[in-house]
Amino acid sequence: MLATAFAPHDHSRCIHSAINHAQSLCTQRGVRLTPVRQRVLELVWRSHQPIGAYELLAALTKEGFNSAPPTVYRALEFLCEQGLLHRLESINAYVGCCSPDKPHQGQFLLCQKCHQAQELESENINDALNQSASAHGFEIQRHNIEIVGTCKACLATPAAKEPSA
Amino acid sequence: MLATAFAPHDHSRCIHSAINHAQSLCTQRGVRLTPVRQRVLELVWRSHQPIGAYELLAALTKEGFNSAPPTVYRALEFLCEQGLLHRLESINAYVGCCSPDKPHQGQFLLCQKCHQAQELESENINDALNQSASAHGFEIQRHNIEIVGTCKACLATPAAKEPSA
DNA sequence: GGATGTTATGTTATATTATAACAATTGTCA
DNA sequence: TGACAATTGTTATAATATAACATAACATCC
Repeated sequence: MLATAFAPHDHSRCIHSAINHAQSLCTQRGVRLTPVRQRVLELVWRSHQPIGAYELLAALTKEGFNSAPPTVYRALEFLCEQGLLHRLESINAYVGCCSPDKPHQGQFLLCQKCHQAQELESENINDALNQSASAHGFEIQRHNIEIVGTCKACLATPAAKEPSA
Repeated sequence: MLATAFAPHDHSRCIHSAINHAQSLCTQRGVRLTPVRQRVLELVWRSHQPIGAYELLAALTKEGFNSAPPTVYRALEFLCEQGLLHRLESINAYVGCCSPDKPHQGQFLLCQKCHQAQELESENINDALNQSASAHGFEIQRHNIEIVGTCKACLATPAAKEPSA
């Protein structure tokens, strides 16, 4: 996955790649990507804008899926456990993971203008975190990095801009 | 403020220092540290464990302050705006800021055992974030870094441990 | 001091986000 | 096919947060 969230791109490829990836990973791991789980994954991948649980719930309802909050939260929990999604803590929303096969922690750029999220996988950030933690004798289990600001595309177009995908 | 959250220390000094600091900053800035605001600040500073809005609300009620959710949320909003508190997004809780006079963003070590939070001010982390952001043409406005794991003191004592302050 | 605008707080109601608890169904596999 | 495990359905409610409007406190100008 390239760093494309903030740039125009053929988003259908993101979706297909994510679903294919998820299917093969789940098969490998012997876990079930059930219809509701797959549909939630597809809905999250509809765009690079993180989406909330209740927005997903509304979409599922519209499609005739049974839908009550636990349905969605269970699917989200499963998908996060499998590393297929990340949860953005500061906005209570979920976004597709760009490289679900390598275990890693969330690092995100969040554009407050187009509301899209770009995942980072920066070794420099990891190194800096590890260094700070070990200086305090602290053992890291996971981390959540959310960087809020304005993306390149939105900086270039001062007027209101629609998300590119 | 030293990196003392995870180590035994005279916590009353943390509290006094925080309140004194807050009073002088508010005076300097021409904003009002009203009784409810100051009391919320003191309550947050009772320990290095981040505290939630409804727990603060219960404490205020017990003390005879008028208390409804907006009371607490307004005080928290004011204190965060003034840089006197930080909000920990992943746990919906608040913790006192260690250096409210220098504007900065939150970087935290969160111990999942003693539930205390240690604020970091790592130039390395800042540099790594800035570097990643600028590589994407992204302009940072704020960030939230939450590193979850086990602190030195809890690593040293495998049995359940009470917070040191 | 009193009129006036501004800031802060009180109060009620409700929106938003998330989970508990238990029942029913589906999948797995001996 | 029976028995167990995993998943989903369903109802209710917990936990977190804000909207909206009323009242009170403070500031300041005349």
